[in-house]
Amino acid sequence: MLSQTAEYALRTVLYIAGHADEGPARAEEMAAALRIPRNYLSKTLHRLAHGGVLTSTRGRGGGFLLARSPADIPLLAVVGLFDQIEPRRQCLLGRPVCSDQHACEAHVQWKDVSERVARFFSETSVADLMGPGPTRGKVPGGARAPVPKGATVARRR
Amino acid sequence: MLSQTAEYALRTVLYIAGHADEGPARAEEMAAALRIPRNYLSKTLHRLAHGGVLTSTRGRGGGFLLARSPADIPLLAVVGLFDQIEPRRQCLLGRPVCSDQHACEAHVQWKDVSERVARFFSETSVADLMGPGPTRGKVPGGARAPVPKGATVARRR
DNA sequence: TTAGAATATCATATCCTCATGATGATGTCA
DNA sequence: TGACATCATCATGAGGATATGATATTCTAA
Repeated sequence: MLSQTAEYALRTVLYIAGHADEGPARAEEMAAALRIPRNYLSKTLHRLAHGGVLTSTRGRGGGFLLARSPADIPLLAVVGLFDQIEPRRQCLLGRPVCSDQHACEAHVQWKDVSERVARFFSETSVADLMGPGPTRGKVPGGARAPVPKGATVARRR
Repeated sequence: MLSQTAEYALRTVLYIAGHADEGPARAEEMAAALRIPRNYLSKTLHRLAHGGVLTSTRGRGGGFLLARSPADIPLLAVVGLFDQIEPRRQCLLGRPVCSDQHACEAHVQWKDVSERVARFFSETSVADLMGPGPTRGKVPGGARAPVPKGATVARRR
């Protein structure tokens, strides 16, 4: 259902969300904790930062933080950076025309199913997936380590 | 949603079903009609024959036929030979344990969605996808070209 | 028995995903 | 200023999905 990379990304975002009260999460630390190859994760993290999901900070005390509160990050924002979730083809068969025209009952049902999948990813937020950890649900921004200065927010080149 | 190969397989099966009254469908003919690479399709067809979806006949007058009536072939029988449809992971994150234990509402929803997808593929048949073609729905076995003798039904090696 | 029709299979080639190792760039802190 | 921590990036490669071309095999029909 999800590519390896997208799953990595989701697990990583969950990790960062769950450890937000400890300040920025380091790539090294997450790679070890989540059993994800170090350098591969690095690239995935970078893509998440570019995509506006994370902010990154270099140097001592640096690492990755969520760019928004977990409740404001739909799963699609994470997964969509790696996999194509939106149903590009309404028709199961990739036929260009077909679809709902000749009233094919099966197509209607397929449309329903595929829309449900898409809706799940766009309506479920990161907060919805967070287990009973130290920080749960929204992060009120109170008792957290301060964000270092040069934080990168969806930098553009 | 579906791999290229699985989509080819589905379109091919649909083609064979729609042309059942013309006798066995030849690989060459289908490759041209469906714009699928000839030899690649050949392998896909072979896999479908091994999987019990098609029967193949060599030599003059040979080609491919459905092994059963279209209504008796769920889409899963076709697609499942190429893609993994059944939700191997109940947990979206690939966590081994997690899942429904700590009552995570999102997981319940995900389970619902993924089961719907699986159900669609197992409950929808090839006949359900057939358009208004020459042969529609079940093939009553009446006015058809006779099946040549040495037809291969899910040959095993 | 032989020619031809058609599938079956083999040997490659290309591209993408996933992965690894090494190095560069940039920030903090003493 | 210099040491160090940390992210950013490059070069490379294994493996699978997709694809192509050539050849082998098997069957029918005359």
